[in-house]
Amino acid sequence: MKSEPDVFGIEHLKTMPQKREHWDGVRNYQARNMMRDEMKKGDLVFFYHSNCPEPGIVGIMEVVKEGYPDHTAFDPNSKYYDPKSDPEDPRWFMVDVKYRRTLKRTISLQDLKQYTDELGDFALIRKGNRLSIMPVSKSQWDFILSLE
DNA sequence: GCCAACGTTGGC
DNA sequence: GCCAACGTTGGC
Repeated sequence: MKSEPDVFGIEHLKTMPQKREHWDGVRNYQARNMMRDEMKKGDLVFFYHSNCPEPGIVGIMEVVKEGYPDHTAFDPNSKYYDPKSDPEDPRWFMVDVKYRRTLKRTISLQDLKQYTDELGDFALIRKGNRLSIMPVSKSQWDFILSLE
């Protein structure tokens, strides 16, 4: 899962009560579908810092609550307000995540791009990718952690 | 700050 | 349903 460290980085998550937070504000259908349908309690997730001096994977978190409606879509005062999301039929979903640990070093996008063979068809290193939540296979997960 | 890539919107 | 215009993302 990507986030901009200036807005909400792993240090923010770490200092939240119980070190957990809801992942609100995702307004992309592919990412929404993953949170609504696929991410399960106990799943581990890489925390990726985007739009910053060193974009890359900085830590690990865990899904602690499965997909449920993103209430910020109903709030006209929220910057994530979406009048087209009806509380009776919510358009946007989120999960809750909990901080697990920070990696010993940032595994940068630049690093990851060197391992196209090992990572195969990994969404993160595909050109032009903008998806903010993307699947990681077991083998990709293990390989990435081996770089730590 | 630039700009390529991509998603969404809306006129037709 | 097509597609041009526009907005956003995110690396650099």
